[in-house]
Amino acid sequence: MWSDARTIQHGDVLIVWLTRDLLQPIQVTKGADLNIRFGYYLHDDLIGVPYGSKVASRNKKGFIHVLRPTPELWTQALPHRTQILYLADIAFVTSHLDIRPGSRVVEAGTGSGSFSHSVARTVGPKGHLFSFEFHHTRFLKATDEFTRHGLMPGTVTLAHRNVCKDGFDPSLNDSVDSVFLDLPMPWDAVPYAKAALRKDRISRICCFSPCMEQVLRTVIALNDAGFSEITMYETLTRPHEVSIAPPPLKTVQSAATTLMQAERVREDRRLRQVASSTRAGLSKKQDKTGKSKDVATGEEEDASEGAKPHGEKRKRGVSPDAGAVPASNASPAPEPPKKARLDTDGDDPSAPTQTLIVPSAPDATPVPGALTSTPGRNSPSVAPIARTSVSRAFAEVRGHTSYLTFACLLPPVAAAKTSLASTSLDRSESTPKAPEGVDAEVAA
Amino acid sequence: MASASAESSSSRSALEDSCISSGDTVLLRLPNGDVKSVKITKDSTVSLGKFGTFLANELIGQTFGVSYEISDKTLTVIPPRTLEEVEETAATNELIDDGLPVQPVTNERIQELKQAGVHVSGIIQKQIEQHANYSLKTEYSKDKYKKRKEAKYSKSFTTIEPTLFNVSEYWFNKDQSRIRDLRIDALAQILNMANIKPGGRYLAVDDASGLLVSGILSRMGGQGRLITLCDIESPPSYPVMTHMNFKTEMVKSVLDSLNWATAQEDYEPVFAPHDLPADQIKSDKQKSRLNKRKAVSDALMAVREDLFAGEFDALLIASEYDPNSIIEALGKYLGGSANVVVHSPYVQIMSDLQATLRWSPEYLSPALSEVWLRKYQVLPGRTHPVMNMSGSGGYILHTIKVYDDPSAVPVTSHRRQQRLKNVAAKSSASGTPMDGIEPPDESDVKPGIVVSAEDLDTIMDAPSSSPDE
RNA sequence: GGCCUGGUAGCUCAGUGGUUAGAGCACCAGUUAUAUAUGCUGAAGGUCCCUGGUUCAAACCCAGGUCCGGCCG
Repeated sequence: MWSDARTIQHGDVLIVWLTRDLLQPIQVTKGADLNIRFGYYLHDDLIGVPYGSKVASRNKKGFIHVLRPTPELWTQALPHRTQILYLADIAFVTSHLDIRPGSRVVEAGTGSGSFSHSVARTVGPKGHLFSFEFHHTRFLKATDEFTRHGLMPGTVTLAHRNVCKDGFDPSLNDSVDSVFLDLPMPWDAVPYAKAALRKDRISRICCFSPCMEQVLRTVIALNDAGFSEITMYETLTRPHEVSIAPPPLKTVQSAATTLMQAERVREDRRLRQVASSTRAGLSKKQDKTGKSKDVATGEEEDASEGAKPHGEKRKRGVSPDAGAVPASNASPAPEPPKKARLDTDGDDPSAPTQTLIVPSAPDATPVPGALTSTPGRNSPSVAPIARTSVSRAFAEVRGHTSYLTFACLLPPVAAAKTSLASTSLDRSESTPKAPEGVDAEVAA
Repeated sequence: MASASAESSSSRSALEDSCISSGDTVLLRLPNGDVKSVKITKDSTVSLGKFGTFLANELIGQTFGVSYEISDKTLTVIPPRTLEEVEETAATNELIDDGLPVQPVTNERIQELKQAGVHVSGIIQKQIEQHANYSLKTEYSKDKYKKRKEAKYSKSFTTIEPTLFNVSEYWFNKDQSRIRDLRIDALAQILNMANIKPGGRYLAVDDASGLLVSGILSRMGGQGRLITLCDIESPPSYPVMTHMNFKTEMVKSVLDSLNWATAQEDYEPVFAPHDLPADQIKSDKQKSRLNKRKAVSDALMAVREDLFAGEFDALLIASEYDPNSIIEALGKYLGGSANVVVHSPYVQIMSDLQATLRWSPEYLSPALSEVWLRKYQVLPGRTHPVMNMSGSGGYILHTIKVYDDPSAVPVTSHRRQQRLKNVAAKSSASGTPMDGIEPPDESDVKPGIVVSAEDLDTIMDAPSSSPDE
């Protein structure tokens, strides 16, 4: 299954990592090229490169990472022919079914092969996966894919078969360790699954269904077929977003300060405007052209002290406050605006000096961006990396997971060592009758 | 398509039979739902407290998952519990009050019945018969009542197969903190993310009582290499492994441990064990002791060599130590495209780690996630969630070791480039502040400043504090 | 000619770990005036280009068309 060599060879399948959300599988072919948003690459240039390398584009614009395929990467990169299973479900099913090296596993249907690849990896060469797909085109595509990935012949056997109608291959009977059913009507396949499962020890089944109604029907079918320990789970992973410079909680005191200073700034400006307007009014009487001159002066004042910092406040990026302040020194009321700005910045958490996180690429420092989500807040012009980082679950969790219904099949009691078998013999039959519960024993 | 049987693969599973052997540590589920761990040794007696006592030999050779009833120290196999359809009735709890004496069978009387050898079911039946309100209960409620009584008086248990899932669940319920909140769904994801498979080479740091190591070993099938790092002088005990009942030779062939000192490349043993001249060895006893010491030392050196040879396929961490310090110490032994998976119960630690690693050119796209699990009670007509275990299973960080190419230049999206070009073109054309066009970023492009297209990349990557401020 | 991105609010946009139902601007309303220039507060604004197909009864699905753009020859 895929290459174990340190370097990339002709014919290898590899995963080209473009972005977190964009992974592209390619089969390395001499003479072929890869022309994508992130640059231009010749397959020939990849041959001999160690897996895991960052490779720069031939035109020096962009780069890619060439990764060794794993089932987990494959799940993210594979071409979808159907809806697929993702890591959380795959991992949970694998562990609950106790799939491990050497296991013989049955899967239906194959779908896009996301689960198949993961199981094939886990059972290894000593185990085996029997996969069944009833859709002919998908069966052919999966056959091609598994073959190219070195799973067939070998670890995987793929059959074109409707297991709900025709069951699994009879030659599998009593031989597999676990069964996984990803079918719209798994209950139809449950009796066949029971036939395939080995009876000399505990064996397990999982049915994967998006709807509760399916689950309830499946549970009844499993119970009727003699499965026990029926449990049901739902699992998923919540990706977290990490911010380096978290928005702090503002205090009401800072709000009060800001408001008071804003008021003062406003009043100062008003007085200046009044004065300016008065002058304008005077000069207007004297000279028509004088008016425009004075108005222009008023504009300058605004731009130099008031408008710019306030306008900045809404914009992302770095505040040019430092530049603005000296300019405003020349204007009649320099102090208040400056103070207001500094105080507002005062409760910014980026200021603390203790620094644990040292970016290895300082010129890529992205900290201001972390603050862009808080309009009205200004980022410091020098952006030290804050001491703390915070994480938050993404609000949106990808997809609704399905319900995972599990059950165990125990060896028929007759096969186990018993010292008293009178009540147990029923269990060796395929269809258990009413349970041997309290009622039955009370009647006795 | 050829039938499955046409394949050359063996038609038998390679998995061992799951039978209980003498020496195994076996988990038993008791009637009240508790799980008890017992050591099964030939000819010994196992006590389950009020649930009874039995001879260990009764269990040896038995397959896992079977339920037994205890009577007179011997075991009787009982069939597994199946689900019962319950009939809907019109009953409600409208007329049922709590706190009134409705069930007259006293504890003394129950003890008498027990002494007289009456079967559990008989005792329960008696309680039901004399229960004043029993007939008022709904069928669901009656069912639950009987189950509760059974859990109290029944002398029975079920053996639990030591799968990773079951052992993990046992430990999680027993003491979540000793396994550092490493719940089974998290562990399962970690093992998959790390791409554990037979024949692989893995590094692990396990301060989770060996649960992580148990998981890795269970996925290696006795092939490959696992080196664990610990902070003690003696080999780590990893108590969880006891419940997995691994075969000793399998573990020996795969697993070795170093501590943080012996894993240092410049480590020198304080006492070199083999520098004692032969003529100074006085007794056979001393000689054998020295030989043993040399063997241990040689083994240690071999493990060190193996570690230093590098090219490991994955590094797994569930540790109380700073994960970043571990990655710094061991990262150099990872091969390209190796997986690094870290688990921690503390999201703060993980977000700090992510915040650090994301700037490292050696580690690709560190992703932090939280595991989420919900279990349902499945009973006909009574299916509902029983547990919602979000947050309690810890957090996982996954990243991939990569080889950097410092010459690589990131490509910005062409749309952004285009935008910048447009801005630059306009500003250079007019030479005035751009009316109606907002500059993309104050630090990027100043109004009225002519910016050449080549400079744009530089501007974009420049630190936020432009020199002209 | 080939390969590959993008298309969402009136406008402009959302970056190879920097949140694509989220914004900014414009617009509108409220508020602030000795004052049509400022500020503050808020509201409104969405066929996520079109068409078709497909997945289990959960899309990180697919194809064709269209426009914009990038790269290779």
